[in-house]
Amino acid sequence: MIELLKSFTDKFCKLNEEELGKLIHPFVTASIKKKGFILEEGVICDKLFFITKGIVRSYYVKDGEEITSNFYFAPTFLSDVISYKKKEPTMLNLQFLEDGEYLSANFDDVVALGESTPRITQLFLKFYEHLYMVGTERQLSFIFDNAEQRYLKLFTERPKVIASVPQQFIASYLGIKRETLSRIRKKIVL
Amino acid sequence: MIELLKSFTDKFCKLNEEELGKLIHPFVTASIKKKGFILEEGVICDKLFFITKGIVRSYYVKDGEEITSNFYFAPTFLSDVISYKKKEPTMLNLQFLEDGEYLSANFDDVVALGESTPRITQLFLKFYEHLYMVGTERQLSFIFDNAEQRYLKLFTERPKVIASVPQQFIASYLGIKRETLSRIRKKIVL
DNA sequence: TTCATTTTGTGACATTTGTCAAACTGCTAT
DNA sequence: ATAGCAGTTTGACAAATGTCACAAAATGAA
Repeated sequence: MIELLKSFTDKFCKLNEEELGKLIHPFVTASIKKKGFILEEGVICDKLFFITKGIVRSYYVKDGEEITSNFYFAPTFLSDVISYKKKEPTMLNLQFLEDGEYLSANFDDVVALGESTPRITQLFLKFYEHLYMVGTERQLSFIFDNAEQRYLKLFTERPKVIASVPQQFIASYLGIKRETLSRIRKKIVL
Repeated sequence: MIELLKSFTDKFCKLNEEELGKLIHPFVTASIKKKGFILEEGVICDKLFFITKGIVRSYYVKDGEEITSNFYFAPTFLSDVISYKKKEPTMLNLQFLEDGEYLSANFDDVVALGESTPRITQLFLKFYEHLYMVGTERQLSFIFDNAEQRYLKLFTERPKVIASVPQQFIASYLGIKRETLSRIRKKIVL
């Protein structure tokens, strides 16, 4: 478990054994079935999750329609930062696409570790930087690229998504209808 | 000048006088004419700017076409975090829309201040959080909303943009052509 | 397996947005 | 004032994507 955490955090900030121990301390483990939720619309998100096994889909519901905002593959941190920071009910749903396992902690408790362990604040800084960069690149893709180009980009940059996620979810992640994605796929293989 | 910096940083993290003094130390002032650039495509961005007067438009060029990614009103920090972090040439252009003034510092120097002044790291953490949240909300707007709804949202949430930026730039910020924006506006006033 | 359910694909047509060319508007510098 | 220019609007048509209805294929539970 702690190796998994280390393999993830090392990408942002190298923590020594003591720091890792402190970081993992507030977390408790849980396992969850396919289609299970770790966060549902309407509650205020005060948790930080660390996905240790499985794939999570995040989605919003607009006019009865599910709009996938992202896919998260273990190992990774996961939360609704907007709901957590604003203390407002989330509009986000976090659902496992397959049986999985995760750690869960009170977000405040983890942030508070930064007081005595500056490298944990550093870690969060780097992690937010990363979120910001990835988010910016996705934004640009919506402006620069058409649906087909966005699909091809996903194909080359995140092949695991194409391989392991139902097309209907990929379509809404790309901002198009499933029929349109189906036609794009048909066009590409020709 | 330091009051302007304080008014901005206070939104993220309250710094005392000493901390503010340290923060401002690496910066030098500059003034700039309308249409002047503080960053141009192709260079590696190693600067952090603090806009003290004026409006900056950020844009990319794709197939000879300018695609506006955002507008920045004084007072605010501004940089290309992606180019800075990756040490790769930026694709971004930062251009003043009117005569303005700004501070400029070596980004590394400012980050280094965090070593001895943890609240400056805190400030950056909060600032990235903010960037992430704003970015996420814009992403969602591209998925949830059509062009007209995005325009109306901009109208209510950032009226200063509507009031002070040429429509052609607003159009590309919304991800549509100027003609389309013109038609949306016509439709709305009816 | 078999059957029911979920997921994906297809056709016909509607809507939204883009493209191009031209006209219009209003500012700004002489 | 006015000539020139940057910015905006309009019309006609094209291309991309959405909508709806249904068929085909894949998946999963008994």
